[in-house]
Amino acid sequence: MPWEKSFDEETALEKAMHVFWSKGYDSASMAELIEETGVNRGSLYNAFGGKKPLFVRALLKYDRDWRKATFAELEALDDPRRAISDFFDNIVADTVADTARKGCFLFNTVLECGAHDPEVQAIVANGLREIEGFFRRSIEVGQARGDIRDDIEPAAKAKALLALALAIRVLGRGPYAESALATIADEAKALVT
Amino acid sequence: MPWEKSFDEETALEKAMHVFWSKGYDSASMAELIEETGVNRGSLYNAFGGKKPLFVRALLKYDRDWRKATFAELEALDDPRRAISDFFDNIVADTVADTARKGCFLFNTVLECGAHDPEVQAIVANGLREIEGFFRRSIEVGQARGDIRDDIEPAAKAKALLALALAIRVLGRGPYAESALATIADEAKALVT
DNA sequence: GGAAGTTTAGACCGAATGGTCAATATGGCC
DNA sequence: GGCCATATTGACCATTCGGTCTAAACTTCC
Repeated sequence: MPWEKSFDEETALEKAMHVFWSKGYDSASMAELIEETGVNRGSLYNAFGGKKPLFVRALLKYDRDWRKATFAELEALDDPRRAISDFFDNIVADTVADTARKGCFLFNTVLECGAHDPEVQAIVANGLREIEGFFRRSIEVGQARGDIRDDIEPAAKAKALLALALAIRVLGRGPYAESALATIADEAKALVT
Repeated sequence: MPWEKSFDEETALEKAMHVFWSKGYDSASMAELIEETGVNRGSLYNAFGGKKPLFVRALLKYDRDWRKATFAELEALDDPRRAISDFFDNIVADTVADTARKGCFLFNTVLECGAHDPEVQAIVANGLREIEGFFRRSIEVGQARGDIRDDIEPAAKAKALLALALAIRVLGRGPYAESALATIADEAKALVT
């Protein structure tokens, strides 16, 4: 009796994700979301419920996709120091390639929805925790293998690395050029030796 | 023949600054600016010209006030390592004391007005350059006095310190608690030894 | 006291905001 | 083919947005 949707929900969500990603929650208008996804107003509301639920789903999708794409490859290296080093090379490369200066959706959201919305904040907090976890695990494994000095505290250094990664992404949206970002990345790599 | 204003422009600007600071440019509405400053709509437009000029003046005021308040004291210490250390202690203390989670107006603006407005971007770029300059000068003086190791590159470390300061402020708006921020601050201090 | 020149007050404006809804089209099931 | 449940459509809604403008209030100079 029902009727199959005429648009692909996942495709629409991806389009919406890019809009929120580049403009942020507030500045992204429903009109733009509608135009960009190509989905009719009513259908969008019917499928997602409204602006906020759509944003949440877009953020979740970004979080999931990005983490999968980023970490799967790095952990597969099975070389912790190299993984951390590559992570920062990638982040600089991504930032430079990002001519639209969208930055990282997750990091952008930390700032825009600071203490704004608990649900969004929980997603962001979890994402950050995962990134930090990747650094910490990498350091611990590296230490166990003798690749990384034993006198550094994994949890603390992981936080510093996360902080530098965030800064690279944020400053990349602003006035910092590639060389400056690469310098920060080098400093990050130098933290784990 | 003229008539002196019934409100103090500088006081109004300060109130407006706090509104923009906590809400950002887009989310701060003229209605709120009017209510908060206590200045009538027409008078506000007459005195400042509109939302954007008001924002620019508010940002300039923040930049000037904050830099003066922060660096005058630190440079007066005449102890570069201590100055850097105090800088990070202060930034953590400020962030923790900032129950409204406003963060740093300058850093917030990096993200919100990423490549948005050239005029705003120029102000932010200049502010960041000044902070970086403070770090670089401190390191150089510290090295000249033998307080800081000679094998570190002042310009590069200055960028890393700026990055960590930014991250502390940004993460402080989000889910990071005092202890995590203090950890990052400690890592920053450890960069210059 | 009157004229001149500014500030103030707030009603008003068109545009854009997020969201709703009744009418219509579409498909599967009997 | 008829019925039902859902999807689609775009007109429509109240609200809010930044900004304008005219009329009244006011101080100062003559």
